[in-house]
Amino acid sequence: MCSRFELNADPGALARRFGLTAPPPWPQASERRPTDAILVIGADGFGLMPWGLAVEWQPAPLINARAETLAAKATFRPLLSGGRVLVLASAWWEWPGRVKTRIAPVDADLLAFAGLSDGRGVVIVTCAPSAGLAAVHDRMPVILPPESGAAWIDGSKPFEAVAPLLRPHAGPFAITAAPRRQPDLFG
DNA sequence: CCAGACGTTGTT
DNA sequence: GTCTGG
DNA sequence: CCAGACGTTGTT
DNA sequence: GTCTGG
Repeated sequence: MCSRFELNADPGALARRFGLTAPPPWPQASERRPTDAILVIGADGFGLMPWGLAVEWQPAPLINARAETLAAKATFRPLLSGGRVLVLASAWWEWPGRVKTRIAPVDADLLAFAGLSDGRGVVIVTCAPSAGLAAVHDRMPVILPPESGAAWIDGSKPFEAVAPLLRPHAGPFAITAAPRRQPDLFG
């Protein structure tokens, strides 16, 4: 996964579901790419934050972090207690066979991805794919079910206590190829 | 991911 | 810049 | 201490 | 080189 996702939802409904104190700031477009502002909820509040964690040793920011190795990576270790956040989404895309393919939950309008933030940027945590998505891609974002979101962002819980949440979400997911743009007038 | 565009004025 | 491996 | 890695996905 | 579309 995950060089692109979508946030297409009603801000008021989102605020109610996540108990926000006010309607959240909203990205300008639903489709989100690395470096775009994305909606993040953490223990200290919510807001827009650039997608990607800046590192000094390469020009492009890191956008993903493997769940399996988080605790072993010096880059992510400092974020494991105080930097756990939710990244709000409604779907994400993969490119099996280079065909843009949308993956969205069948039974929900919103997804909460597990994220890690240093206060300046965010990475999305990835895991192995669920059975239903294995044919699409070999990774997927960690999706936290509604009952797990609060625990993930609770910095008073040690990372070891929430690490078991970082597992593939079974779905079900709707997998749909993006329609090709209509040939315009005159082809 | 890769491929393809990346611009404007004035318009059918 | 900071961490890890040797 | 110094040298080299440091991240992920997808791939040369 | 970087952005956009699929």
